[in-house]
Amino acid sequence: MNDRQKQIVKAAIPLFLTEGVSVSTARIANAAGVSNGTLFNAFPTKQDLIDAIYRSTKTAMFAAFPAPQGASFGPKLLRKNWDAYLGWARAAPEDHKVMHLLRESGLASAGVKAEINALAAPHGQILVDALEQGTIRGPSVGFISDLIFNQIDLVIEHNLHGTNEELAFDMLCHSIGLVK
Amino acid sequence: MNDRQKQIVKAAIPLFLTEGVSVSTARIANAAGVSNGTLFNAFPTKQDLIDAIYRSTKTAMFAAFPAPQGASFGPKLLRKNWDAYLGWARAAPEDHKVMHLLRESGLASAGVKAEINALAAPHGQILVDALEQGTIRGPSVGFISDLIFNQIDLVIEHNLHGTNEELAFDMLCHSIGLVK
DNA sequence: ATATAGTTAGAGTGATCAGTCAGTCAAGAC
DNA sequence: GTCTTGACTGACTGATCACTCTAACTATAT
Repeated sequence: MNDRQKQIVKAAIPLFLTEGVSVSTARIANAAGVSNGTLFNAFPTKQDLIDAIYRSTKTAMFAAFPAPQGASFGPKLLRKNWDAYLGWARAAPEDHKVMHLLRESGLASAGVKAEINALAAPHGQILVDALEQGTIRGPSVGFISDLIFNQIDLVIEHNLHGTNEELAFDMLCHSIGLVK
Repeated sequence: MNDRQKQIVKAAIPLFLTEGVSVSTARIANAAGVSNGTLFNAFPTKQDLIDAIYRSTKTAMFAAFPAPQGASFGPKLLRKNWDAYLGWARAAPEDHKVMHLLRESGLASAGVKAEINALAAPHGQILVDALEQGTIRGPSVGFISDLIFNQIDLVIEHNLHGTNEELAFDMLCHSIGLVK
């Protein structure tokens, strides 16, 4: 992404949140301070812009995680990843919200979703090992992974801090059978 | 809702899922086998139609739950409600999906969301009591309630059955500190 | 058979949309 | 100084949108 594209993406994110999924390209171009034509010079179609927003937020999210190589799963690593995701989502709340909006509204294309899934794979491998070794329990790695993200999203949504956040983390540990 | 309205709502649900959030009223009217004008005779605005779909699915969902009066919380009641929600979602998968789509895409109006929240209140009261009495644990009733629904949604999304579904239920019990 | 009331069909309306394109402009190359 | 390049602009376009309007239709009462 070049500067122009970043500028447009940055302006588009709050618009999607405040104006809804059907915000027009004209409004986005206006908010970014560029002309209609420039928007379509940066992104050939509206779908390309939407996918760029999704890719940009997801990539930033994964960048916040500690490197998955060589680490062994346990309460400490889970906590590290918990803090990483929670920290990113609270530092960039609009990015976090729009990431969910674009996925759950079906606006993000299947292609970009598949592309992003590949980024998640190395982090998932840690869970695969932990589940095989009996460190954690659950019906599948995908289920456990979704469970963890859901729990943290709930902490954000309910704005939990301090002991309440600790409790939510403890509940997650108990859920997946992880002894602290 | 009269028969006409039900007919249009029924036709609209699969369209929202297959064509996306921006499906046109013309397509919906066509799928319902009525004219454009008849759709707007049944629902004055597209928003009214969307809200009717949301209200209809949510109401059907709550109707599936056992009556909340007089029941005391415990693993058996949790399981009853688990089965009720899971059963409804699996019997009416499109209703379940569109309910989430309309909420998370921001298409359902704030008004209808507030209206539906009132339906949830009596069921929530059971959790309020259980949390006060220490039967379950969690940072708040809203958090626990969301947690339960999220867990069941995951069971549906990952298509869990038999022992895997049991495991997911057991994980939920451990999470909220409910002894079986 | 006729009157009345309510409903429906579908062409029509103005607004708005994503996307286009001819022309402008500023900055380097020589 | 002039030429070339490439990004930018914004008016424009055809398509599509939510919604309207009226003539035709249906059902019931008398």
